[in-house]
Amino acid sequence: MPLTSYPGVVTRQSYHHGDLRRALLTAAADAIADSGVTALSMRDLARRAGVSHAAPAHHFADKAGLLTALATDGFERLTKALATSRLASNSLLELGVTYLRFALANRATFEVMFRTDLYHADDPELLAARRQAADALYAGMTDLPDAPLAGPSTTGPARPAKEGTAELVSDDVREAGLAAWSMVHGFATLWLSGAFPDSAQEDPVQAARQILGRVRQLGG
Amino acid sequence: MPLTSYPGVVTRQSYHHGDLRRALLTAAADAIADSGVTALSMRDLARRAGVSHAAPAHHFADKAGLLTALATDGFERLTKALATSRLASNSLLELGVTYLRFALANRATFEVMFRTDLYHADDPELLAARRQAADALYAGMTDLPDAPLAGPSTTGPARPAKEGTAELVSDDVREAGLAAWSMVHGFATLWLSGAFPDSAQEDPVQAARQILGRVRQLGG
DNA sequence: CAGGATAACTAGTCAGTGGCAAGATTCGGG
DNA sequence: CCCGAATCTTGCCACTGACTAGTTATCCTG
Repeated sequence: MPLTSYPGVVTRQSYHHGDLRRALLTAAADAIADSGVTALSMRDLARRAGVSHAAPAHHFADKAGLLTALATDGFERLTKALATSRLASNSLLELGVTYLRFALANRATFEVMFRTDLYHADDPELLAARRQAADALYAGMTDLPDAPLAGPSTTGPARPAKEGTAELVSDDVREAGLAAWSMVHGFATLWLSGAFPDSAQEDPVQAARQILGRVRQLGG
Repeated sequence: MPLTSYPGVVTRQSYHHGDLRRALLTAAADAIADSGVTALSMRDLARRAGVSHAAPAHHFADKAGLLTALATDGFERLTKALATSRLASNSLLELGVTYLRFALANRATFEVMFRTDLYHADDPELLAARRQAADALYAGMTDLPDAPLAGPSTTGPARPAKEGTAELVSDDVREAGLAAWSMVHGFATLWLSGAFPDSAQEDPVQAARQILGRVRQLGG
């Protein structure tokens, strides 16, 4: 019986796993969520998936490669969430709330996304995904009610798009966006790390809404 | 010749190192700064210090123990820096700048400080140091020019000090502090991780000053 | 000024990990 | 149908963190 079982894992019947790549990614997110990235082990992920310890190497070049894929997937999902939020509310404050919600709901992935020493930071797919997330973030500013350059969202690929992401927005709006991004990102990070004295009691989304409202041009 | 040399390390003459604990901590900070925490190796630190691979165990229980000490030292130095800043400028905005300057100047230590999965988060010394840093942060708010409860800094040990740190300040000032802390922490984190599109060009302190000025009750 | 307790360090060992190589099994396009 | 390619397995190696036992220096007490 070469196919050893693992608690909580359905013993695989066929020689091929079927969707090992996805299984490893979700297993990694789970493992990180309750044990931290430091304790993450490739071999443990393989055991959870019910495959041999060398199987993951065929889907990810190395450990950093797996985390690169995890981070890339995270940026892509964040982009989608931000785009959805922008369509729904047209508010930069709500965009920040969406950002926080994503961080809270995807704790493990979020932590990996912003720890560049964990993955291959020069991976083209990752860079593209991160770029898109930043674009989705800055794109929300052009639609701000009080944004000077507010206009229809031109997110088509025909856009020139030089190196700096958002050259269409004014410096003022850009600065407000930087402020909001920094604030909500810091809040999420500090909250997740338990740095706030009484983080267990309050509602994070509520608190984030309050402090985001203190950013000029976001207040309402 | 049992005492093997190491590039950049003065070969030790006596059997005892003298100040191995400090040497390991500084070596750790250096190693993390240019290779990341993930690549940090106890044995490598021992080699850098010119001692055997088991020597560090006498000063730190385990790897997490060393990082606990590093984080504790970081919180203590941050506390000192914040206190100094408060005496100098009496401005919450400048307090934030000091926070950022500390993060930039102590990149490796700063990263460790807010990654609780890396060290023993329940260590009493660490908790005390972190608490003091939070106190130093919130203490600055009581001295704010426009703070409702501004008064002489009562940092004596005679203070009751329940679990929540700063019960003396009003909710409004407390919220402004939370906003500023989140913002400057997020800015530092994003900057250090290279998340900003053009982080290499601009001056981080200058940018931080601008966005901190957008927090209501902090602006000029 | 002993001399025993103690702190600091060394050497050896072990399980676990990441990564590599070579072989086995299955799938899929000609 | 069959051969190439993708997937997975077994085996191996260097390295790491942690543990144990033994060695050397220091300190402190009588």
